[in-house]
Amino acid sequence: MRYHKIPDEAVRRLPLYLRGLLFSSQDLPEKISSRKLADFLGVNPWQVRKDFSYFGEFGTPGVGYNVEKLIKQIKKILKLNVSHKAALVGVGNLGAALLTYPEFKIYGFDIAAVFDNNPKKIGKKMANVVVEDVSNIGLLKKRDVKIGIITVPKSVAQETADALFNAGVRSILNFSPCSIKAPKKIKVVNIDIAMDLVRLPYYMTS
Amino acid sequence: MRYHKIPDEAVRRLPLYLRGLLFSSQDLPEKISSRKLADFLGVNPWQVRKDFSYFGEFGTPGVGYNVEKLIKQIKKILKLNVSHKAALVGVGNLGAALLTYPEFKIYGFDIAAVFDNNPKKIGKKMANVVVEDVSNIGLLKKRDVKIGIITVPKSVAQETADALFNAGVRSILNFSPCSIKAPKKIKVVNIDIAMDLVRLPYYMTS
DNA sequence: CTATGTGAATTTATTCACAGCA
DNA sequence: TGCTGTGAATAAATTCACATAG
Repeated sequence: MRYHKIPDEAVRRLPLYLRGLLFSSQDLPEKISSRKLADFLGVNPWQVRKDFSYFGEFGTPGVGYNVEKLIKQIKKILKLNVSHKAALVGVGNLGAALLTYPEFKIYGFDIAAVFDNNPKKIGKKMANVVVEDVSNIGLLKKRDVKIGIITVPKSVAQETADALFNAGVRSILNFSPCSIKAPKKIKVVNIDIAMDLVRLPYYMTS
Repeated sequence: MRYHKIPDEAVRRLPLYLRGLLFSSQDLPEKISSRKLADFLGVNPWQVRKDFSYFGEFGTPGVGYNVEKLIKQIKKILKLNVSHKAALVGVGNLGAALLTYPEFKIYGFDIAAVFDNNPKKIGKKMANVVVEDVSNIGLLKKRDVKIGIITVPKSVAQETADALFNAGVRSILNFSPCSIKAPKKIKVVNIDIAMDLVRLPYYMTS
């Protein structure tokens, strides 16, 4: 492997390769070729090989990739070899759904803190976590939570994000339909479900 | 405007511009410059101008863009000048949350049909829609539903998609953590929340 | 003979820089 | 002067093609 700036797009695809490997490993043999993996995921074999090559040489020419080893290597690259605590703010319908979202723990994520501003919800136990008042977000500092999940209305999204940054949170998954301003060292990933739905009609030939 | 193949990325950003315009129109004047709009959205002014230029000439040199007119034009490009019916399959936690997701109707989307395979849910009314048996998906043919939202477990995601295609659905928003195989004329947008969460640790410098 | 890893070629997207209109 | 629209320049990502290893 030579030096290469790693394309963002390759980083975005890496989790998909991991997902494919985890979900296919029961019916697949010990080894897998880039072609088979690519077919399974609906991408091109050379894309798979190129993406892996940014991070190292994981395969054996003439043979393919050792599935178990490849899973370990991708997990290590993505820093999923350790578990991560996340805090979720805003237990509306979407927030509550995410609390029980089963895929998170597969990858080692644990929603260890939940906040809301609704007195009726504060103190209640949801998915085995007691809902705390948003004014206590600052207390996260002592609790080793570096990931924040924002599912609050957009009117309070920025202040929620700011409170999380101040509490030492270093990356954000934002479901509020607005752009969050954050310090450069903070990684923000925005998911706006409506934005994805909205572009479907464009592609439908009438 | 000369002929240009429109970049997919520009189409992906168009809804974001629309969102920004809709949410800012109350405090912004009649006209807006590409710089102000770009600042508000956290992108570059020349990106905004270039993206618009793929679709036409919407602005006035020296002045800027007429906000109201721009909103109308983007809506027309995205085919949001008419409303769209969608069918949602799988009323688990996530599916139920989406049923009441308020952003959908802002853009003219209406979840007009809901399906599940759980007898306890079939016949129940949720968010003003009666849950139907998945075996009735075929009946969508007569009901002018062209958009499908899949929130079923991955084990039945592909068969759900196939049923939707057969019922005349032409685009899919897929929340199941797997890749859906679809005819080329069908547009599939995949959202896997876990995939977005999973890449946060990569960007966190330890 | 098979399948990887990777430079090189190609395609796609972003950014620049400025002509031209209000 | 201010701001758009857009070719041209640059950057980034994808695809190809093949040398090389098992």
